[in-house]
Amino acid sequence: MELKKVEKISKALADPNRLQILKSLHAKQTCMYCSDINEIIDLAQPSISHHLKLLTDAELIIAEKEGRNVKYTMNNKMIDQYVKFLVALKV
Amino acid sequence: MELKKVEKISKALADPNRLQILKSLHAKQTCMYCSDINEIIDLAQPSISHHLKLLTDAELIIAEKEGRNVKYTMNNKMIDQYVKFLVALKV
DNA sequence: TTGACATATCGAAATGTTTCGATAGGTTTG
DNA sequence: CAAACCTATCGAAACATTTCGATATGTCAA
Repeated sequence: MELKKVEKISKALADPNRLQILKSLHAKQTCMYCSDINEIIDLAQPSISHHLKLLTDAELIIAEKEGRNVKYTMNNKMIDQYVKFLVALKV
Repeated sequence: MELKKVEKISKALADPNRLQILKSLHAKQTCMYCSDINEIIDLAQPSISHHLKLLTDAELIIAEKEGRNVKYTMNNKMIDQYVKFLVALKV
C-alpha cells in the first residue's frame, strides 16, 4: 500500500467522531443510513456528511445510494490492507 | 484499547514524514538516532524533534537517552494493540 | 407538479497542526 | 572549565481541519 494511502486512512481514523461512526457500523453488524448516524453523533448534518465523506474517500466504508438515502457499509478489505501495512512495519 | 488512544496513534500515523521515519526504523531493523533521521527527512531539527515526540507520545516508538544522543526503537507491541482494535472493527 | 425529505456543497469562523529560527539544557571532549 | 555537540522548547507564521448556518441538489409521495 502506498504511503499516501496509508496517510489518508490514518487521517480518516484520527478523529473521535469518525471512530464512533466506525464502531457503530461494527455494532450494528449491518449497514447504516445517514439518519442513523445523526442519532449517534451530536453534530450538525453538514458535519456528519463531511465525516462520512472522509471515511468514504479513504475507502474505509462504502457508500451506496438508495433512493434519497445513502447506505454505508464497512469495507473490511481496506482495513485488512491497512493492517497488513502496519504489521509489515514491525521490526 | 481506548478510543482516545486509537485517535492518538492514528494522528501519529497521519503524516508523511512520520510514516517515513517508521519505515526507516523498520528498514534499519535496529535503533536509530536523531542524527540518522536528520539525513532521511528534509526538515529542520526542531521539526524532526517534534515528529519524534508525537511518535513517542503515541508509544509507537520508544526513546532512550544515551548520553547526549537519543536512541529510538520500534514498539511492536503498540502496533499489535492498534491492529487488534482495527481488526475488531470489521463486520 | 408541488411539497416534504435526505444528503451534499459553500463560505466563514474557530481550532489544531506543521514548520522554522532562536535559544535553552544537558553531555562529552579537549 | 570552555567549546562543541545533540536534542528539546518557545514563539510565531503558514497551513489544514472541524464545525455550522445557509442553501443547493436530487428523490419520493400525494
